[in-house]
Amino acid sequence: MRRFHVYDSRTRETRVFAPITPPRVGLYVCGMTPYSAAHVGHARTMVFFDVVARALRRWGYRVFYVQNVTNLDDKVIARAAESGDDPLGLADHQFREYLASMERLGVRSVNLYPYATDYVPEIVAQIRTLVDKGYAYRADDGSVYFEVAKFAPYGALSGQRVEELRPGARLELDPRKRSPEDFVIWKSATPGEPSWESPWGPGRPGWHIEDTAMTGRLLGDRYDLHGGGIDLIFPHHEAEVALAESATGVAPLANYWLHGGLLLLEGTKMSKSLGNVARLDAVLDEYGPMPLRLFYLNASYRSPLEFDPEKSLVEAREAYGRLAQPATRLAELIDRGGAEREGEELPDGVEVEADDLVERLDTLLASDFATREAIAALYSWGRRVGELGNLTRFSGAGLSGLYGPYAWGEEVLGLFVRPATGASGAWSEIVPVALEARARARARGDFAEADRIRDALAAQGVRLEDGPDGTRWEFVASG
RNA sequence: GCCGAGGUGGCAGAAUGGUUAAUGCGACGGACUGCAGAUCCGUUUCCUGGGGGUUCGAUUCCCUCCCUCGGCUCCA
Repeated sequence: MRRFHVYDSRTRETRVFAPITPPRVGLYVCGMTPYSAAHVGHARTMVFFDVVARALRRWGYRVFYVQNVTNLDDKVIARAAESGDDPLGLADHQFREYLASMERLGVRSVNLYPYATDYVPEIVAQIRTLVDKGYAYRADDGSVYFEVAKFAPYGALSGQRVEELRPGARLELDPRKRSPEDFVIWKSATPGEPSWESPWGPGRPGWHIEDTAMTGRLLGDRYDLHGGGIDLIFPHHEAEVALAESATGVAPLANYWLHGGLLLLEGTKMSKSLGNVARLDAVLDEYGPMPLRLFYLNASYRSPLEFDPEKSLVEAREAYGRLAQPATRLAELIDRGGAEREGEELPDGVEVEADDLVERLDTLLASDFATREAIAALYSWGRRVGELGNLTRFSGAGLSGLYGPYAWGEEVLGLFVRPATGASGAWSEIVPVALEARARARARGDFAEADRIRDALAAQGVRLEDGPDGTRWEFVASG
């Protein structure tokens, strides 16, 4: 297991990571509330934690990655009421759409996406414990509240002090609460809305306790890593700490807290409530997953990142094209020639350079996931590969050696993934024959014939590019 | 008001107590090419919010001020 450092927002310092029970690592990330389509801000967080899970697995940790689904809350109910849908059905549908986008984005590292409503028994049990221990109380209407004053460390995670919380518009004065900062963990039932029986009457779970009930069941009283967007740190994560540590008496709930920076649109946070969103599926349709992943990973994960709908991904697409060009070229040659392909060995030292670079890439990621620096190093590798000139002369083993850093990028960053081409097996036999015929035509100056061949291949979705070391070809997506 | 994160070239965005402050985009110039497309090479000297302090040396550490963003019970 590789040693790595991670910035822990609870202690506000970069710390060496030490798992509770190596090599296992419990990773819990707050997922989205599926009441409407995911936007590119959500996806930034998900891509980052995808890279975390990929890196840890590469380094020998056995990661159990849970991402919860808050499939029932006020917003889901409100949205369902607008459209006349069943709330749980709406959430289920939206979540499936979200999963489809994650699949397109290459986010496949999550082991389990639990629905909050599948954990009502655990939630009720935890509330019962809190009530029994005196941390929570039932209000007259059957709702149950957590009494913040009973939990002394409240505010430690986020640095908030209860007495400094602004008694502003959003901290409503609610006669059911003993104190304004108390938060609801069981909401008494409203007729027509989904509800469950409980010792306090019919109702449904409050937001914060869903997570602590699920993590208690799935990851235990204490676990290694808890992640989410920085906007969740207060009150949501603060509340989780209060609930779990009060209920179990064990602290800390999570050994490391990772918070991802937000995506900004025109300088302000992208959010569904503000309406300034770029939908994830639309962006994937227009640019594909790789430029988007590059765009996210091109910044420090903790910093705010400005998303310009007109420019950001146009630029990322250009940048990704350059970054991936040598990788694509190498992969094509390896695919078509096989690992046994004959040819020259690499010049002295190049293989060692590739291995050293892979080690350096791991080292960079192990330093609080410095994806941007890893990407810069991959650009320099592209230049190094370019210096070697015509790649077609190298053996399969040599080409594989050159591909090493890109294989790392594929494994950890999820970049350099090529769309499946399906028919390429058969085409890899046919296209070279056509290219030879075309090369002969060009050599004798018969450009009409050469262009005819090029057009014929183009009609089949095969695009040609003449370059100094011959003609390369590829399938063009769609037709 | 309180808590937190930031301020770096035309733009995006890294890093660092010390030679030319990474990388990418853009721009400009060139190479290659039958054409197309793509690629490659070079250039882009004057860029670290203001003011103090520590130091031989500060963009980096400390203090202060200004500004931006996020959170303050819906939020990735």
